[in-house]
Amino acid sequence: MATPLVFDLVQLRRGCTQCTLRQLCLPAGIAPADLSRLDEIVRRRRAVQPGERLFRPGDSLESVYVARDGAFKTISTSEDGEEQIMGFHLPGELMGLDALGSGAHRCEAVALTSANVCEVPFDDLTAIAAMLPSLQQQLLRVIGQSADRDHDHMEMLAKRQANERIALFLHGLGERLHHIGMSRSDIRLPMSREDIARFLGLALETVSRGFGRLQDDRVIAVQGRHVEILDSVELARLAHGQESPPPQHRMGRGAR
Amino acid sequence: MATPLVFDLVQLRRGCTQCTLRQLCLPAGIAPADLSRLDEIVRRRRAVQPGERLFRPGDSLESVYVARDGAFKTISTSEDGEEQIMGFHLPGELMGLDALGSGAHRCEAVALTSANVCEVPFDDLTAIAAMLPSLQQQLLRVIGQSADRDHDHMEMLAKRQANERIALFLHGLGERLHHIGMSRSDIRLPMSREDIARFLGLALETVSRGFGRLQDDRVIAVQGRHVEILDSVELARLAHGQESPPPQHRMGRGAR
DNA sequence: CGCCAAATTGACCGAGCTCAAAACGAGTGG
DNA sequence: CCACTCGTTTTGAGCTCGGTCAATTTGGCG
Repeated sequence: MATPLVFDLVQLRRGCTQCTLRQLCLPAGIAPADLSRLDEIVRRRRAVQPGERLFRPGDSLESVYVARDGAFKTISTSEDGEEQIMGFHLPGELMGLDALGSGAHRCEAVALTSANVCEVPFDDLTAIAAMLPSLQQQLLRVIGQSADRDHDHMEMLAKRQANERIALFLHGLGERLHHIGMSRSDIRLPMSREDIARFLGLALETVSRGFGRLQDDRVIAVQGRHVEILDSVELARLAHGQESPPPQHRMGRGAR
Repeated sequence: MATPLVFDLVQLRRGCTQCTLRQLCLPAGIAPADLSRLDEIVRRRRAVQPGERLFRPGDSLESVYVARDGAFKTISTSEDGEEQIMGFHLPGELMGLDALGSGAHRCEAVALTSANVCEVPFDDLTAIAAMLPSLQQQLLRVIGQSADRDHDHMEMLAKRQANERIALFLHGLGERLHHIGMSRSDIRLPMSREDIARFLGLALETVSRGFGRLQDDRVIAVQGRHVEILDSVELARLAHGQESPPPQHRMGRGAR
């Protein structure tokens, strides 16, 4: 099932110029001539194991990271020991920006799967950004997109219904996966139910029940961490607050 | 009670160099010589009325804003009409960064009180930031601090207890006010109970009851929008999850 | 096959939402 | 100074969603 290792190595050696994610990542909108400048400072792409950490709370800001493949979670541990999941990170989405404010990381970034990451020393990045207006602009845009995701997350947490949150999560994840060239409806979840629960601010049992309910309503098909979105339209409706109609008529809805 | 208008005008005409907030705002850490560059692009400080908007959802990113005095709220209206309050903004805290990701604002910024704001054209700001490393650094820091506040907000929303959220809100607000030179314990709330509720993801009645409970426990004294923090230590404890001890012994606690 | 972590399912209960009414406070006009 | 209005805040009573605790079931792996 996995691509042969040789291919990976070839891919990893190639710089941003060849990267399939370059349109989504820092290089987006940067002229090929300038791109080599960025390429020079991107550190050796390295492989990380599931559970491995890119940084921990308190670590000073050295680099920002982007996954080429795989998935990560960022966790913030409050003083009373509660672990809140701040975000899940798919390939092309920057990690490590949580240290911008204070210079030290507030979160830890943990690999959910095996993955390959690019590491960009932050000082070098800002130095080059000052010289390349297009890179400076793109850096701000990427930071802004990260804030937009936090934004969405906050709206989700403030929105009341548990079922809405779950639908929103699945729908959003599907869209993000589609955005990086994967199937939007056939999803292999990289995270546990507990991770999802702590991301959504719910109990893990509630997440499990929510999945079950969506399955009963023929909106999704769940089997462990494999989720198939059967009725994307209905899922989107549920995600945006419209409650599903009373049960007696529901059977025919998804089918025809 | 209000400072004479003449004084305000003098203050407003003076640039960042003279501003009492300069240590907290964009100018922080910038050499006086360079500061004039920033000063040149900061548009005429203008007075805004309560309820006035600095920008609306969909407006393209023209400027970022900082209040010199007064207070603002930023609201995100979801497609189903729910209005979520994303943040409250005190003097020295940048507004308008929500448009960084897409180039268009997602929120609207509404004045809660009469206020004076500085407006900084964003293109000019980035252009100068590219030339002044210290400004670029400070810009990123300010953006990061804004993300940190969102961060705190998310943790608050995911944290379960309503009383915790309310205590955290009051404690945090006190600290932020203290930070800009105001009293940390004698607070005139610029926002309504409903605003607070929509910020905390609660019903407004729950906020009111929470205030009442804190007052019964002699932690705060409430009279409408005037809140006095009587026991800052206890408030901080409540904010960080420790439940208050059983009622029979509580009377003596705050007093001695 | 057995073991252990992850996930599901069930039963119960309480925090907080909803609906409704009353109290309060700031203006406004007589 | 009082009467009246309108918006905000407080208070009350009931109900529901989702958290908690506990028991199974499932799935991955040695």
